Amino acid sequence: MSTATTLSSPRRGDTHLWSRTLIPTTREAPADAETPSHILLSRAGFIRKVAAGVYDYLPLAWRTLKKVSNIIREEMDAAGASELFMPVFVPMEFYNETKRHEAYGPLLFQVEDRKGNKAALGPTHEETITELVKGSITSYKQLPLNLYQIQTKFRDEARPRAGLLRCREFIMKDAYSFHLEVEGKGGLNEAYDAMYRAYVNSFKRCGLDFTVVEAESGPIGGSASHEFMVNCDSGEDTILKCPSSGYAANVEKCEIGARPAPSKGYFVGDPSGPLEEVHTPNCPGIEDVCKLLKVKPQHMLKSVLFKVNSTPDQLDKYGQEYILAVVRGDHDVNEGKVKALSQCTDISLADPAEAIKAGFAIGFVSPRAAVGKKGVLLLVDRDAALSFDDAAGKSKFWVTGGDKKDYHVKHFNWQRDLGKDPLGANAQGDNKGGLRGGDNYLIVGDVRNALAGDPSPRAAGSTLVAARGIEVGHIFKLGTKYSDAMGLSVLDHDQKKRSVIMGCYGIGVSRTMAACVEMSHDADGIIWPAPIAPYHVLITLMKPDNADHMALATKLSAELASAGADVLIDDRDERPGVKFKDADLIGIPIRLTIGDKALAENAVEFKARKTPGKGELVAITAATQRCLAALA
RNA sequence: CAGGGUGUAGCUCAGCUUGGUAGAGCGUCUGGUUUGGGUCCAGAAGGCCGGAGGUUCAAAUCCUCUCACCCUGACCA
Repeated sequence: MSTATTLSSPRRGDTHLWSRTLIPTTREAPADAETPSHILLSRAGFIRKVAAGVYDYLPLAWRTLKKVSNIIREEMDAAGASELFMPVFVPMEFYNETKRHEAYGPLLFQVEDRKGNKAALGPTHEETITELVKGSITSYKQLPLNLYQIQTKFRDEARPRAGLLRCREFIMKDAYSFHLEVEGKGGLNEAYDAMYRAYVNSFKRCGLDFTVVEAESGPIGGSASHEFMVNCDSGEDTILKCPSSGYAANVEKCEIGARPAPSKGYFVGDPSGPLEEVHTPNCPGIEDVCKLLKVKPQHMLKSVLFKVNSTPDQLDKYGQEYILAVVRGDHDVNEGKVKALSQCTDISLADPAEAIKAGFAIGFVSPRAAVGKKGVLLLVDRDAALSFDDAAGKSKFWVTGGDKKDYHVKHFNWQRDLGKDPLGANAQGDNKGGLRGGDNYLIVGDVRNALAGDPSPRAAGSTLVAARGIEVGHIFKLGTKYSDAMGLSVLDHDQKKRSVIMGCYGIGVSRTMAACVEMSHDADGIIWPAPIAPYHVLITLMKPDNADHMALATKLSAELASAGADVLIDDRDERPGVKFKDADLIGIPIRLTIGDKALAENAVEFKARKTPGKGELVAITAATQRCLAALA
């Protein structure tokens, strides 16, 4: 032992008896559990549902959550951030300036005190921290600053699902940084990059297989944004990657590389036949129409109507305006790209009833619906704006809406049915459209989500591949959105008042635990990576009432604990089968089995959870070292 | 929010159509048996049938209303 003075002693591992803690494993999962993490965390006695999207974290789960949290803490602190702890309780007045209670809408849990004052249960803490910093720093010399907390968050999700993956109450690490400048030393970019590295380190240390992708910054606003996705086929998010350049993006953000323009030009080509109206009752979706008409979705034109959200002034001047986005039937409209192309940042899907009133036969809208309507912008995706199919060498056959209920049309042709020269049609008096009084009524561009097989936007000749992921981290450059709204400013060196520039950085701690299970399990149970396993070693006693066996277990656990390993001793009076099944279920990385068979050879059985098959005999004297080597 | 579905024992479910006061398996407890991959046998405890109202001599079952939960979609720092 070293005699050197240290400020804190090295961590000693925990040793717990299974019979003296709470690990209620079950043979069957609750009926509402469907995803692997939900099923396994429930069956293995980690979580128990209290209400929709609200869970107890039992001792095993809490141990894992603390380990995840501590890894994050170490990396955050190493990256120059300081931990604090803010209340769950957020007075509604805090949203007066940012109006985020409106943006969040029903997602915000609200409470009222006995005096009738309203408050929210914090879904995130930009307002709280901005208030705090506003009242605590008085000079630019106190910047940059990076503060974080690990705490429970509340969001009244419309539909909580998949156990811990989408909860109404969950544990999150949220960090906020404050800067005078974007660039340079002490600037936002520096902190953003440091957080990026801290996140990569944290998730690596947790043993996760993950991808960092470019992301939409979403309603929180701001410029750059990256998401950290655990790679997992059951993930809710679709990501696209370019194998040669390393570019990766969320499908909501992913750009599509350059593609050759059609040889004859957009919209140019003869009709595939006379326009034919077909009765298509009870066909609300593309798939239904395709089935009925026996056509493939890629021969359909899908028209999606967006409403432009205007200020009262604009409404007064231009009336209610719409954007009609047209993509191929097998493609999905990308709202972000619609916003970019139309240069309208505040749009939303049109309300069907309202749209029908405005003359759009929702469900049966074709591009023709935009023609001749004032205040309607037609956006056509490149893949939809064709009349001649270069690949097939013939006219493009299109089916689209009939612009009246229960009707579609076959052999739609852009030039014939929309106007002689759709691109130049805004020159024609009767086709006048466009937004804000302009006359640019039609734009061809990227309007759809990228797909696997699309050209990479970063490497010519490469194509994108798709994968699924679970978002566990998200970093944003916020800019001055909150500081402007709430008046957080400092005087700079030149005594000029400057809005403080902010960044925010989140990690879903409880979701990370669940994502890890999604990523790492087999038919028998969870397989924890050692750094976040609730215990490192499980000592399974075949005969817990044999004093010699228990003494050996105690000796081994003491050795392991003094080396920093956490040990769980299964001392239950259960049959071996039950113990082994439970061991596999809870997924402790190493199992040491103490039983007569091995003891006859002065050995114990060593088995790594991730290695299939039977374990190996290891001499008692070598057992501790064998475990520590396997955990390293 | 729209559409669909489910609430009966700690868990998984049957019973409901055709009303007669509640069942199975797993788990729990007792006793025995067994002892290296969810033993076997015997016994026991455990339910205001989500809640409220109604119909009826009688309601888990039929009717009305409500609440909760789940699924698909919409939505989602």
